[in-house]
Amino acid sequence: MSSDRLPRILRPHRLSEEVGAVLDRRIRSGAFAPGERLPTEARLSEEFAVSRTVVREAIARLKADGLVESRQGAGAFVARPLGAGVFRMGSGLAEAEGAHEIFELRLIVEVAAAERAALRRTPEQLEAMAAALARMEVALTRGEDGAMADDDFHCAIATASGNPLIGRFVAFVSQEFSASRAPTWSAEGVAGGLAGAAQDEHRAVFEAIAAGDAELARQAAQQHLVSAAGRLGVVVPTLLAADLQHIDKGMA
Amino acid sequence: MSSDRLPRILRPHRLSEEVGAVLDRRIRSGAFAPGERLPTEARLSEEFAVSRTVVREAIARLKADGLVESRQGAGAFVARPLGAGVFRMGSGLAEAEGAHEIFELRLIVEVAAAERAALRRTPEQLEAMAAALARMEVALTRGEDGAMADDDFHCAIATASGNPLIGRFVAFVSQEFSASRAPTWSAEGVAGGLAGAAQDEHRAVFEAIAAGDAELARQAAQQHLVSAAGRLGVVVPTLLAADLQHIDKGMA
DNA sequence: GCGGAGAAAGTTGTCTGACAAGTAGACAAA
DNA sequence: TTTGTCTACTTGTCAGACAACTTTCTCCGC
Repeated sequence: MSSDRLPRILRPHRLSEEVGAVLDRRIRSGAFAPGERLPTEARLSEEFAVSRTVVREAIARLKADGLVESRQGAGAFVARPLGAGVFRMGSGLAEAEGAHEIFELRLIVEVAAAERAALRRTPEQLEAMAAALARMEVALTRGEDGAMADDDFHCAIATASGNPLIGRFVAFVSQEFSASRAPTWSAEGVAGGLAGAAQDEHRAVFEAIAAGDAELARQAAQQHLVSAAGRLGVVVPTLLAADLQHIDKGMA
Repeated sequence: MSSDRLPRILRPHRLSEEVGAVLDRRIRSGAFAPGERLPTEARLSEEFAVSRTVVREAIARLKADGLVESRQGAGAFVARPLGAGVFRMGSGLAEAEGAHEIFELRLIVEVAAAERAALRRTPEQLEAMAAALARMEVALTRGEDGAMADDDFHCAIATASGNPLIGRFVAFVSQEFSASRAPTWSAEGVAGGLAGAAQDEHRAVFEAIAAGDAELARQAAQQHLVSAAGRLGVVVPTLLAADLQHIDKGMA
């Protein structure tokens, strides 16, 4: 059960979103085959009992997602390579993905990023990491919130991987956890030593990257992310075979 | 103001797309700060000399991308966590990411997927992999196109990772290469032994997963993806430190 | 009968005007 | 100062119209 963010209680009734969600489901479920033509806007507006304006805005979202392509005069068609274009966490439908699944993907990419950062980082990028680390250090001693610096630290590592795509992806994934980082950096988290533990792990990752030791960076990053997940109450399967099968059995 | 005249797109002129692209750029470039209110629809329609309908559709895309949130009666605002919501390859702007960068991300995730699939795959999932492998085998002997079976094989592994998010992400990333898979499975590729080499690598990955050997699966998957990149003329940096720094130097 | 030109119908793209729903700031009253 | 109301403004939705374009069908010449 994913912890919903703040303004999720009130859901402003928006017709175009509802229509868009229905069409999204129909397309992904295969009710409309790839390449097939959608009903006309007039027909859809009739079916949903809304104006064509609403239908058009709904379809505009599907086009933005790469699910639909439209040709003036011909109609709107389900994209041939279905589901192309964008990748979103919530999958659009039910929030099927749990926190531990998002965290595992994050772990995979961030560990790889740390590994590469150890080998490719420029002095400037190392400096950016050090700056974020220092900001967390300050926040820790003053008992302030270092969540943003925490975020920056992770993104700095991803950027230092030398692959801008990895940088963007880490920034994207970590945003899913921007709210979840709070427990570590809350007043209780800092007092209880959670933030201190996280900072120790951060230092280990940083030193490994600074030393250019890819294997050590990999281990330190993995250790940090698994621990971070634990601080959030999320169980992330590690890479160890024995542990993995054990955890899997436990989760199933 | 900023007279960024819309770049002539090859596609049929679509006003809402052009307006959306301009607003997209302005937001990402920071011309509109996160949390800041956008100009009203009436004002934008005046500035771009288009109707409010066009402006609304452009903003609908930005809302779908999570760049903008709108509140009836209040206005449209730049999302506070900027760029949230979706992850797209082309970044929306210029196609900055090169093939080797996309391939590296793909390699990271698919290798991890194979590793996990070796430990978690169910008999049914193993069967799905075997089926895709067999279809490629048939295509190979008959000289037919096995690109789709190739795709299915990779996706089957990702699905067997036990993390649906990984499955979806691999499907997403591999779609970027759906066109690029052609060289391997073209008539020349099959005759020239490219498809045969790929199939040997596929078998190695499959057998490692079937045997439940995570480390072997990891190595086989990495070997396959690096070779596959080579067949497309893409240089993917491997994980070896010496190689990495060498390649980086060569690419820079 | 067959092929091609052209008309006709249908569909998306855009424009215009209007009203409902909701918000924020000003202002008056307690 | 606080509270309630009012007003101007903004987004959401509706309806109708026309332009641009595609597809289909008809009709004509052969």
